[in-house]
Amino acid sequence: MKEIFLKDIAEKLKLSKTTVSLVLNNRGDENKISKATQKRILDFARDNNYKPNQLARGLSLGKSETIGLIVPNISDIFYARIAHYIELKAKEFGYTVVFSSSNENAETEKELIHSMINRQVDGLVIASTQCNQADILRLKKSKFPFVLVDRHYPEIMTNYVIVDNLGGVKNMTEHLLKNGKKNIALITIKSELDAMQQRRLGYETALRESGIDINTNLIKEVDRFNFEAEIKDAIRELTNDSNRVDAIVFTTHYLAASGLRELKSLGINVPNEIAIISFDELGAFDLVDPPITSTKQPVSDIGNLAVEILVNEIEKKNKESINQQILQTQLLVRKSCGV
Amino acid sequence: MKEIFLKDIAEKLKLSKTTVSLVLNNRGDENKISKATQKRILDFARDNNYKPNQLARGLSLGKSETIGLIVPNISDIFYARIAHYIELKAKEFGYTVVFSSSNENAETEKELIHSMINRQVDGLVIASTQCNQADILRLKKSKFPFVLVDRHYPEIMTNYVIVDNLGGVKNMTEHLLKNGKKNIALITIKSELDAMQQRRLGYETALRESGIDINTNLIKEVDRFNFEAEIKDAIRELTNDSNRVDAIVFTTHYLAASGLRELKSLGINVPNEIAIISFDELGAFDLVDPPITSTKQPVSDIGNLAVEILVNEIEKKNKESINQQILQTQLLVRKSCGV
DNA sequence: ATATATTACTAAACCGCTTTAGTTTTTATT
DNA sequence: AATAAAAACTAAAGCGGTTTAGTAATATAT
Repeated sequence: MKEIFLKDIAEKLKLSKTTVSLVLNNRGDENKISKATQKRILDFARDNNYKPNQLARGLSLGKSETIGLIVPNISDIFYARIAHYIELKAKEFGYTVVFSSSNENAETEKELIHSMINRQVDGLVIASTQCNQADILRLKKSKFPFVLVDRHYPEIMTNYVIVDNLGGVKNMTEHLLKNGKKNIALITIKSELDAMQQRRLGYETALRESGIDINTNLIKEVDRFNFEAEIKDAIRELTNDSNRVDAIVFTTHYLAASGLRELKSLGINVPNEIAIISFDELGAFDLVDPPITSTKQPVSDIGNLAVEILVNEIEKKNKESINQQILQTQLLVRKSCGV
Repeated sequence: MKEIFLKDIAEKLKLSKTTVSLVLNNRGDENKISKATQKRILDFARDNNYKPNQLARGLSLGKSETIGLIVPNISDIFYARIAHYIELKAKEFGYTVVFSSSNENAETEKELIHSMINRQVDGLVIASTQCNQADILRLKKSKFPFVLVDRHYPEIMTNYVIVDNLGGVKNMTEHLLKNGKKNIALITIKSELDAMQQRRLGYETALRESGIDINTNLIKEVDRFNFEAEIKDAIRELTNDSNRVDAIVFTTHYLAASGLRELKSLGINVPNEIAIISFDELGAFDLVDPPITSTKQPVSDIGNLAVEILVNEIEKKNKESINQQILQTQLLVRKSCGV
């Protein structure tokens, strides 16, 4: 059983390619193709397992019913889950998803954007690396449909779906304060990313509103590519006998995991000696010793909304309108901040 | 700056599309295009940021320099990590990866295979759902390049990269025996998947070789879509006072997490009362209380080998040869089996 | 001086599909 | 009977590339 093309169907049935194409695209009625002919075509196509060549179709149509997804790293469970929901939602709308990871590299991200556009994706969902304003701006100017998720550029008016990073971390910090913590540190990623800045701001805001001065010695920014080593140093400094903190806020899950690992190896009891709290979580955070209190992001909402906004834009239901969504996070109180 | 096509370059430079195409595909020299002309074309293309339309190119060439990846679920960290390594390796070879999840649904998998082929992917990497022999067989007959990962069909001669599931679980079970466990249960997924059968066989083999009769009451198979509830029941049965087990082997990470959750809620001490051990792991298994002894799969090797085998097949360096790789796992001894 | 090669290109077909602008045949209208 | 309208199709161009089979102009060999 070899591959069969539109032309083959036309020849076998002694019809034109036009007729066959029309019918197979469900436009037989509006083009007054007789029911009988329609049935012949449909039956023949089904029996011979005809599938149109999507490249040819895309080339001709100028669109591909595909949306591109660019994430920093698909092996990060957070992005993997977003990818999953995006895929499910996209499928509902009849779109296929093509994904790629930028590996936190702006240059790679740029290439991916172009490569995907050249593959005629109809729109893009991008969780951008830090510092790729230029390409996002160019994308916007070109009027290509896209929506940013998780990370956005506040200076550029784009569609986006993000979470309330400031509010989330403020909430976390307040939770610690409520539990009587006085000397709260922050361990975060060194980054220009607005998301990270907002998280830091959330921490600072909570302290300030409680009348606590911000001690920059308690704010540790680690390099995303070398965080394991740098967290060790950070933890050591924060647990100096002279000025030991009683709580640490981690701005992302893998920092919390790494930090806890180090605290344990130093023999420091969590939460009795030091409480910890994490923005975002890993699969088994509830099983960890102690179960880690963490902020849960609405992953499925992020994915669903992103697709809805993008598809709307692609199909130009609402032209020129910009859709920006800031979703709330949820604090899951477990044991790592004391009981 | 609007989009520019091959035709535009040809017109501006007063050359033919042929010449421009040849030069841009690095075939200028072999086609005796003068150096001067080549430079003009290359410069113009660069300055105007020309990028070929990949659909047109793919249609014309009959290939797309793209490989398709089908996994059961991209939000499973195991597949997400495989996807990551596949992407990295594919990039080395100049291929882009298009991924999709079958969500453990054979029908979806079938559609994805066709949809990807219609999008002219040059080859497929598939972590197949259970029970999709028919489509894999058809794929093989069609001589389309593909390689199975993680899951394979022993009855079909295909390329694959899998791990030694039997050996891995046998090893785990022996580890428990060595630690003095007598009454070892197995909690696994109900599935025809060879991978799961092999894991069960690994458990049984270890017991048998130690002269222990297999008690099928100690083997619990849970439904993959309802495992949380079913694991609760399974754990309750296995921890009946009358015949309480002293160890449980879990054949995959999320079963272990779920099982531990239930053991904890029953107030059963792990490992003192019951030891547990897991095939494959979640990000924070070393931080869990107790740290879970688990079998680590060589994820990067799986991804790398799969791509190498596939690209070889696509580029027909070794024609007709079948490449089957069975990789070894590694036991990470932590605390959940006693010290 | 003529035939042959070589150099530096190009016209046009093709990949498989969609779509515009018809055409032909039948039916209805006056 | 002539004309208009409707029904049921189709030829050919086009999407943006690649490639085959050339051509024209110049250089080399005999």
